[in-house]
Amino acid sequence: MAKEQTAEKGITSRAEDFAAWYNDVVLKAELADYSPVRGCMVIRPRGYRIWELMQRALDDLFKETGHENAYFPLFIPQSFLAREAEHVEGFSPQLAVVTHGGGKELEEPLVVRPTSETIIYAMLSKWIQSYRDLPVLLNQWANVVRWEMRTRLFLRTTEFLWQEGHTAHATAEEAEAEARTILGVYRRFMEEWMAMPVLTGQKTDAEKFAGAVRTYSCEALMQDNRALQAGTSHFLGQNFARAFGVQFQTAQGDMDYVWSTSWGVSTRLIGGLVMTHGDDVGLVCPPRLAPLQVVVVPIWKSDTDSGSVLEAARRVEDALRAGGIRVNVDDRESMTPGAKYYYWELRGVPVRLEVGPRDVAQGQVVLARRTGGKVPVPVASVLESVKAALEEIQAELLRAARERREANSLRHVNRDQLTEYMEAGGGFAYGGFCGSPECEVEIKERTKATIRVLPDPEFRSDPPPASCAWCGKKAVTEAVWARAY
RNA sequence: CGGGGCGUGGCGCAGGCCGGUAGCGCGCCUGGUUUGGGACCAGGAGGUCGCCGGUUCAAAUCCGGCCGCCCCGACCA
Repeated sequence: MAKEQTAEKGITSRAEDFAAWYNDVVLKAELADYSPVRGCMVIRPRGYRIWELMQRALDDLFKETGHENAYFPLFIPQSFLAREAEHVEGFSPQLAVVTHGGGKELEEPLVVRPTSETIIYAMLSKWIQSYRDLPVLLNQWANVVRWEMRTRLFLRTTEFLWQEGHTAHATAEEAEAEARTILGVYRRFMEEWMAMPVLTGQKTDAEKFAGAVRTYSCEALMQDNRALQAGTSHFLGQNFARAFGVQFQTAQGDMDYVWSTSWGVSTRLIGGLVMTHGDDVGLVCPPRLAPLQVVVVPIWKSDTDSGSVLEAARRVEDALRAGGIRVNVDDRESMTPGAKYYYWELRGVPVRLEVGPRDVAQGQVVLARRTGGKVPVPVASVLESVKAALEEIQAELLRAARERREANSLRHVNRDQLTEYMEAGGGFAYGGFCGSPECEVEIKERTKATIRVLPDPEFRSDPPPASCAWCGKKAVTEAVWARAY
């Protein structure tokens, strides 16, 4: 509680205590707050706006790839979960169960969805008869509940918001392709909108989704060198189809079970955004997801100035807004310009425009970037200047994050290096893996690092590692280890 | 569940050992002067000291019990 603060009005520095820094940023930038219910959070307007912008971008990408939104119920009959053996085993400890309704005990308890595979496949079994009904490409935006032991704002809360895609296909190849397509969509969103670079690859059996044949993942590296699983896409094979009897008649007239996928990203991404770009001043929001992209701060020395300055600020605001920029004039009179700078920097606004009497006289405004640097720009071309600055900031954030990740990656690790690297604070450690669960478990116990992914080809090392980083036997694949959130 | 920390105006904290009826900074409200990197002056509002019980003439303070929150670990998007 009594955490040393960098300044009276400031936040804990990252170097001093990263977890405290994260909480400070989330709370003080007003993204979220703790709720009266343990483990649950309130997403405040500033945080929810980021989520809305994420939703819009992702939803467009899903639609472009042929998906449709639908909505399935929050409550799922308890027996549904039990139908898929691994699935029930994986989720049972995390379920919230409703036993009473309308003042009476229910005949069958209802679980609050931890994910919706079961109820969706129960419905698909009704809707799908023929190969002509396939593929089914669904997505839903929803809340889910998982009773976590330990929670953290955005990163892990009892209830969270996400999207879950569920698709059914006639062939394994098509379902596999779907799972990979979505992984690419996620990666594109994370890099192009969030400016958060990710490694993609496959999860080991120990790390995969309960009920999946294969799980693919996007993994990002946070500033404290811990990995964040940012999005997952699962090839479910026929596991759920068999459990729920989702059969279709093929063109040849045979009966077969559908091949399916599921995939999701959640409000956890907001936590990833904070921990990828934030600094000791506060939030740094990538322009494409910034609730407010530009704040205009008027500066005046006398009443005679204030009229013309405010008028100039309004004209700039109008011009930018007409150009599609999310902008506001901070015309509060009770706060000095300097105080407003700190206020908006904490909240992550990428660009600030300062407008004072001198600027008005010279037909200019001062453009200050959240990432550093101030330059005067002509009012006449302010929209172009702002657009260019926002694009540059967006690109710069991605580049900086990618550089940081590479600077905190180590290739071709052996046993000692892996151990030392994780003890020294870690990052992504690439090395050979023999594929044995024994090595995987032992590494986790000794180093607290888990295999984040078996990386996709473009992330693999050249030359490929020949032997297992741990046991030294022949490597069957390359793996990337990290301590994770 | 184990380990650590903490509950006192909205926020951050002091007071607690040595019981005597609550204070500081920030914020907030009113008025005025201000405004190119966290303004200043004056006045003002705001607290069942986490909860329950005990000791005492008297409890924020001492004793017992309980509750909650945060951080670290076991579980996980």
